[in-house]
Amino acid sequence: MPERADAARNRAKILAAAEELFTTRGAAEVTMEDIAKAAGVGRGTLYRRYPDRAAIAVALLDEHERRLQEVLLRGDPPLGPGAPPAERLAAFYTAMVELLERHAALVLGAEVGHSRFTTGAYGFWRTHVRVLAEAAGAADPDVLADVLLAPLAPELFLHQTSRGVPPARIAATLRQLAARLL
Amino acid sequence: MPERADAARNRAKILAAAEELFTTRGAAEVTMEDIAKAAGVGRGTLYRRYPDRAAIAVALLDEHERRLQEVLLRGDPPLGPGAPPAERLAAFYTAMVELLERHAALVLGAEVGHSRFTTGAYGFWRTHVRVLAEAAGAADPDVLADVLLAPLAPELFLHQTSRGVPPARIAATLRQLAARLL
DNA sequence: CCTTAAGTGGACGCGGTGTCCACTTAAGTC
DNA sequence: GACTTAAGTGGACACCGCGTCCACTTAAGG
Repeated sequence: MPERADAARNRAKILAAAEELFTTRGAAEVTMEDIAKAAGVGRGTLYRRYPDRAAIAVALLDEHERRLQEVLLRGDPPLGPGAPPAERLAAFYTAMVELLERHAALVLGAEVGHSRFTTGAYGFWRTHVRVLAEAAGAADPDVLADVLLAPLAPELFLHQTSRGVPPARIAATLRQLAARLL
Repeated sequence: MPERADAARNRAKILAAAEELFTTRGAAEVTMEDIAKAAGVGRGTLYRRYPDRAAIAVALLDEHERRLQEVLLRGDPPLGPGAPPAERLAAFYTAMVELLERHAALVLGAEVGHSRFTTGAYGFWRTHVRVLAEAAGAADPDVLADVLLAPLAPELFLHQTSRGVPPARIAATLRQLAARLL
């Protein structure tokens, strides 16, 4: 059964309104009611599809993340398979910083603290990095994967950029880290 | 003007009750009202000193953190000054993992997401690590300091241990990281 | 049309937050 | 040891956001 026409219309309105609010105000300052009102929709309609803010942010991010995941699995080196692990990790860092830069507010909305690690996306990044660490012969790839992903925490990224650090410098530092560790 | 006797008594009761609640239930599941009731004081009394949960957790952590900070500044090598940067960083990682292990619930209560970076403690750790990075001739010590501290995020630590990873393995991985980077 | 089931939206109850202020009590003064 | 006063106390209160629930609306197939 396909989605009903009015439902599809409202979903589009909700996502558009949420993206607007997230990026202008920051995810923490947006309530469910705000989104409903901005979308011209009742609270019940909002909750029908999205149980909380995180779900909306995840939906907004889905497309962008999926694209990167696709490239990691089947794209050209060094992002995709074929290049040595250290170079693949460096390319991954570069891509992730760019993704953070463009969608930091959304990522922050989707991953409130602890919940960060339980999203499907984190699991994907984690597996990818662990495989790279294994290929490079790391001692404890399982733990190292989490450690390598830690500097990409959205809270940290926002803190650094708000202190005036340009994303390019962050990416450069991470690339050096990749070169030294794998 | 010194603190009044009844005020001091209540402060002790509040801190004791809060520590008990934080460690048994986890910081997220504790409300201000819970703490007030457990301490046998009114809400107003609680808010007089501590505007929110974070302030209480910070007060509880203060002593432990201060002790480590003291050792970093004036203790024996390798934790204190004198040893090469890589070894000092490795020792710092070991000490921090131990601190997390003992007080993870408190740290989590004190540093809810973004607020982590605005506490005085984070600033101290950051300065310490930046100095080590500088001494080791790192390209961008300012950014590297944040990157090196990222794996110590309490949310990550709790996620790893709840997945069954023993703290010793985390510490070991971090020590290797220190050896390779500085 | 008519039916029906998905979709809608706002009223509602709940729980936590932070404030406010009338009362209490510690501690200095004579 | 009564008196004063200012810090300290605690609970009532208003507010806000969350999530649910259900009577109503509307799309879409027969």
